[in-house]
Amino acid sequence: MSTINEAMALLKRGADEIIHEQELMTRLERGKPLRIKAGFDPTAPDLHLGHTVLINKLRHFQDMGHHILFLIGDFTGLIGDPTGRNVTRKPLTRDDIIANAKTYQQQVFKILDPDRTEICFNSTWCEKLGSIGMIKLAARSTVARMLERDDFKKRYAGNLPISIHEFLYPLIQGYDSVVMKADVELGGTDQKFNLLMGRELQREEGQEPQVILTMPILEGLDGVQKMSKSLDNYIGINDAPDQMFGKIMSVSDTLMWRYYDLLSFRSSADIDRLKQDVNTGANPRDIKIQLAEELVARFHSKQIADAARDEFINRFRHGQIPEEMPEVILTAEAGTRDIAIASVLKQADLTSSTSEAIRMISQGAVKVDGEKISDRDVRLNASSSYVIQVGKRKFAKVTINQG
RNA sequence: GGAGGGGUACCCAAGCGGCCAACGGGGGCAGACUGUAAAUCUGCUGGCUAUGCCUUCGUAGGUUCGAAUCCUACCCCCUCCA
Repeated sequence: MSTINEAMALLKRGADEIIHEQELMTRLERGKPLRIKAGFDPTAPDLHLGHTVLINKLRHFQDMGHHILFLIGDFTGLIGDPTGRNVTRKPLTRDDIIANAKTYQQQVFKILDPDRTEICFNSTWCEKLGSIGMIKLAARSTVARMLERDDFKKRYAGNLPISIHEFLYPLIQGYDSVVMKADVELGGTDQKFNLLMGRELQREEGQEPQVILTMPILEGLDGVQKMSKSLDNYIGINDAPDQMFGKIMSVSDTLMWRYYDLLSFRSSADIDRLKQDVNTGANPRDIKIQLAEELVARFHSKQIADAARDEFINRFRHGQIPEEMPEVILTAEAGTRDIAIASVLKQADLTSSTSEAIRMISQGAVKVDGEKISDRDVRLNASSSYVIQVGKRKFAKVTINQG
């Protein structure tokens, strides 16, 4: 009994909502492995920490011996989850989907155990539905019911378009649960409506409705908007160690606690202790370093994480230039022996255009071999190498050959 | 099907014949201060072989010495009525 309570405590950690806790408890008590479903879009195989909030929760279930069903929504991908952005998507080819699925696995298995994870594609059963099956499915719900969904409600109220096919998304997601005989489905809080649809359809099919567990949406680096690739406020799980470390260090102190709660594997008691430390005078920066170490170690390794930390401290606290940086070899134009600084910056990809390079120079953001450049007419001589820095973060080692 | 409103830079949004590479805000970038935190202050935010030149205000034409601004056609979005 106490083990059930312990299990519940772990499963509840960080969760936004469980519908219903009692049902989950009942199923856990049966002692049989549960079928845990979570669906993912096939179009964005670049996972970031936002996705891992959910995957970590899957991991909790997996660690307790439950069966993980990792669903790739290749069929629903044709619809695109209704978000209002509503860009018509190019249909993915079979090859695209297979490639994306591979990328998914390579990333997801940094957290989940591949031997105990079943990967499914909903096209397997959805394509068999055909138009008749689709109409029957559509008959299971009503427009009024659909308009209860927050996103639809808002768009309807705001006179924004809602395409008919978007109504199919929740229905198909629910149908997936029927076919998969899911005991529990996980999703972000924004998925609640879709998850509930699974319960309804299962009930109609005479199945015991799945328990749903929603996880909060992780905020991105800006601390306001949700973490997403398109907003470029994400920490990718394939990010290079130094980059990952740095991004974590750049989050605000407030956001750090949010990340601790949702991303760290430390116990709640541990985290409370850290908060206490800060309240009694510890520098939040040092607590943040611990978080960065933990996460970099998870996606790379302990040694790499330690190296990333040392590198970070050297570079930003002691102002040293990084040990490794991109090396670029340029060649002066035929017959010339130097290149204008602005041109070098652009060619070394330190700025996106020479105009931007000139702006950076006039703002005092450019250093060559540690020396600030303030004159845009400076030229760098050939047959020599330079360490060039733009802003705090961008470095390159540039070698110029004679033309 | 009918009537009306609108498409301007990453987003919102002014401008409605020359002073417009285009006000203002957001976002972003850079500098100062720091802990690559927050807050604050300052500057920048189309490109280039760069005190000049080229391209950009839904698309394609036209009028004009000169167009984001006027005209024509087309495309797209929204609202109301049916």
